[in-house]
Amino acid sequence: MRVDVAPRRRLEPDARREQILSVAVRLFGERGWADVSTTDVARAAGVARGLINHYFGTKKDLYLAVIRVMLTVPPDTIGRLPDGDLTFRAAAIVDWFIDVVSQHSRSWLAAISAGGMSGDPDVDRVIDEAIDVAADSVLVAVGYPAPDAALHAMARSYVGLACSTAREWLERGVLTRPQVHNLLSATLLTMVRKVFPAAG
Amino acid sequence: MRVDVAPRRRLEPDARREQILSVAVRLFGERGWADVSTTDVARAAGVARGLINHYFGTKKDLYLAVIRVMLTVPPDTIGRLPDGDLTFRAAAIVDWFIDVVSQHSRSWLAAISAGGMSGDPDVDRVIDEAIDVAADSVLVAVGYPAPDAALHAMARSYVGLACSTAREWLERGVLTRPQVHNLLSATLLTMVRKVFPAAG
DNA sequence: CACGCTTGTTGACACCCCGCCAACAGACCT
DNA sequence: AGGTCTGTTGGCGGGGTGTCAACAAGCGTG
Repeated sequence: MRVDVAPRRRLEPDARREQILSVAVRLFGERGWADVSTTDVARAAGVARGLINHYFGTKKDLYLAVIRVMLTVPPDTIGRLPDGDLTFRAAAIVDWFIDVVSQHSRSWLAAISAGGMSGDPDVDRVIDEAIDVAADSVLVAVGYPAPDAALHAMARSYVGLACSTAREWLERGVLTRPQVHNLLSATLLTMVRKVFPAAG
Repeated sequence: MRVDVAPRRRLEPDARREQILSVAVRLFGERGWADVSTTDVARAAGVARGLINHYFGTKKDLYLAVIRVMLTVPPDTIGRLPDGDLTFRAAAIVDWFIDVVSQHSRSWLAAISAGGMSGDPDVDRVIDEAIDVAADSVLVAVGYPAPDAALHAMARSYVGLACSTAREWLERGVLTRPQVHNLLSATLLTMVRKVFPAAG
């Protein structure tokens, strides 16, 4: 008895790389680092395992590419920051963050919590960059387009709050979206009014 | 040429278990889950690898014991919560948290970020319990000894903010302790005054 | 159409790590 | 010393990963 095996097909390198990457994104979004083997990715992609190493190098390199995709925010969702007073702008950026996270919550939260591989320098660097992007957005929204190091660090801390709050909402299901919005808005306003001035 | 090998010594099970555990705590505190093999632990403990499985079962079981140790707060540091008005008590609990984290910062931050294995249900459960302990302490300090689920979740979110802020301070070195204290105090007061009432 | 070349693709080899378990040997008792 | 208990060891089997020479699909050329 022979299993049906798809005939060997040649693809353009870009197409093949993209195909493997999309499969890997799906698998790493469902399970964690340790529970996804390169054999799994290869089988799901209908490809020999060695081909993954050929295109991505190490399994960790593949994972880096995956979380880079997961953490990439679709550019059209940024930039729509309205004018208005501070309270209004803070509410807008909080809404933006909640939208981004909740839209592709599964993969986003999986990636931001390093889905089983935080501690690795390269992985942490990719996550740090994503946090920087979010922190910059927050700072721009509240009127600090060119902050110093301390303010930037505080904005990063705030993103940490936003992430942990989103986890309570999306994974544990114990907060509602209005509650999340209220918490993040109030704390953001406090940071801008009470904490930032003492650190500039 | 023969390498010097220590003679085989028999230890009491508790002593041997403790010895292996302390070695594992050190190694997992320095490096992450993937970078520490049971062979490393065995060699550092001067012991056969099989003995680790005998005492702890799986490598993951050993890791669970390790992070349990890392996240255990020395009991004498709790309970000393002074009376006073809300501002005073909030400052006290923030100081307590900063002390706990900064004292054994390396292992604590390594464990709370799951040093390379978040996503695993058992590991996450241990971390969740540690967050619960910290959240309960915060809630008691600010006068909510028996909160409902939403308030508890918000306190957990706040612990997430505290952790991310501590990381900016201890690992990235870009915030000072007074800045950390100011940020955590102000946001905690805001949560108690503005966010908690809307969710009770 | 036949042939050869480029290069995407494969399969197997070597290595490491992990869980398991039967055999070994230190410590203690008689 | 001999015997027993049990802490301890070393090797086996299974699985995952990186590497690399060999294979073959698609295309150009005579």
